[in-house]
Amino acid sequence: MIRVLVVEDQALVRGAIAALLSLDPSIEVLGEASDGKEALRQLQHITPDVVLTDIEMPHVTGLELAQHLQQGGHQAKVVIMTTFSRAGYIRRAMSYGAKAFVLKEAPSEYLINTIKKVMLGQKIIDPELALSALDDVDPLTDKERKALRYASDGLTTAQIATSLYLSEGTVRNYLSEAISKLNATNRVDAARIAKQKGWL
Amino acid sequence: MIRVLVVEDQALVRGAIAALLSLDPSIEVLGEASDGKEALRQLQHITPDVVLTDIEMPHVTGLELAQHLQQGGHQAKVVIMTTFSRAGYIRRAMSYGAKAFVLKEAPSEYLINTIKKVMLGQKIIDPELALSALDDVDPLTDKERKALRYASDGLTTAQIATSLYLSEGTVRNYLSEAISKLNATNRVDAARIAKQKGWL
DNA sequence: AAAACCTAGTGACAAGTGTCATCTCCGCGT
DNA sequence: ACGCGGAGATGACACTTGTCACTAGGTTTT
Repeated sequence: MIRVLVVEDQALVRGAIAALLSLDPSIEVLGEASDGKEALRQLQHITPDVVLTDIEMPHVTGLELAQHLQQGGHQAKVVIMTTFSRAGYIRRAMSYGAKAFVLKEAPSEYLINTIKKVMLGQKIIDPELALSALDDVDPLTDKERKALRYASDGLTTAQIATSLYLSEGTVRNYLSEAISKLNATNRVDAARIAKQKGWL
Repeated sequence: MIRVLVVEDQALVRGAIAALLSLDPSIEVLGEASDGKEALRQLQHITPDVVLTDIEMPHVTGLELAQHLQQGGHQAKVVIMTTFSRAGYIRRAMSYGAKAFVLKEAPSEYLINTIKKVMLGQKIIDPELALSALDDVDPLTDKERKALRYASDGLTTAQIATSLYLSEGTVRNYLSEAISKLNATNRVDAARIAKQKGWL
């Protein structure tokens, strides 16, 4: 019996995935959590074989959850679920010891198969992803990323400077660098590109 | 037996929801479609009691699907599923004859209950939503909306002007109007606000 | 037919943004 | 001690964006 913890913020989707998994006789859903923080809390009391988690969640993301489990030497195998447009996360996910990366665009049987194969010790990456992950390394520095994130919310240079405790000129330099690295035409374009690659 | 067609672009989520629904003995999943276009094709051959659809999908969205069904005099009851952040769509959904509006943030039992109540002739709107939908009417004109959409992709004023066959000055006037109507500080901020309200 | 509107455009100005060369510190290695 | 490189800042300049008042040609209203 494979014991699974399902971590996903949208309750409807979470419940549906739990239902899907429990249709398989060899899988048992041990629990559900609405974000990484809640998952960590539950993991103090239960010991699932597999932690199946989404990436984009409030408070603690799926990547941070994977990182915590790796650092804590937890034995549960982590399977990451996400959308194709956020495929850029795959590299970080793998470095945090995730065992599999499944697209939400993939058919549902694929998820079940993946969980079973992971239990056999295999690492599974959706083939569509394996390709796109090989090129494309995140070129942004931490400061550039932060500035870009604020810019994509519509903050002005001055507001970003205040938020980051930097001078206005420095922020403009960072954004200029980011725009040039991403081959964008302006900050908005740059933010769009970075978001799409999963670098924001 | 309530016969349901599930429409949702992410295959994993679609399969999971189908699994969830089929766990209930009074519900039968007649088919699955990956977008509105595919759903319309299937509806030529099958006659479900309920069409359960997501909103944001490629090609034909859930709202457009609802509109088509209403215009074609189709008897299937439409239940819309979406995330809280896109709650602004509720008004348009209702005007297209949708019978219910369910949040993906709601617990999964809620979806089942809603489908059953809709079959009894009730209209169901998630209470959290009913409130937020009452105020807030979309103040944007069609041109303003289009210009803002391009702006949020990082296009420059000149590029937007070319795309819309307008002069640069006119585009700037439209964007300026939109910014002021939405109490935003710039085009990016305006786009963010409009997106959050479901007006983009 | 005059008045009221709507869509589009213009011109001018202020403010914000993008680029680049250059400067100052400060920590680091040898 | 010396040079090197990174982080942050500065100033200058061109270009883009936001605002506003005003114009010109069409439709509707009345």
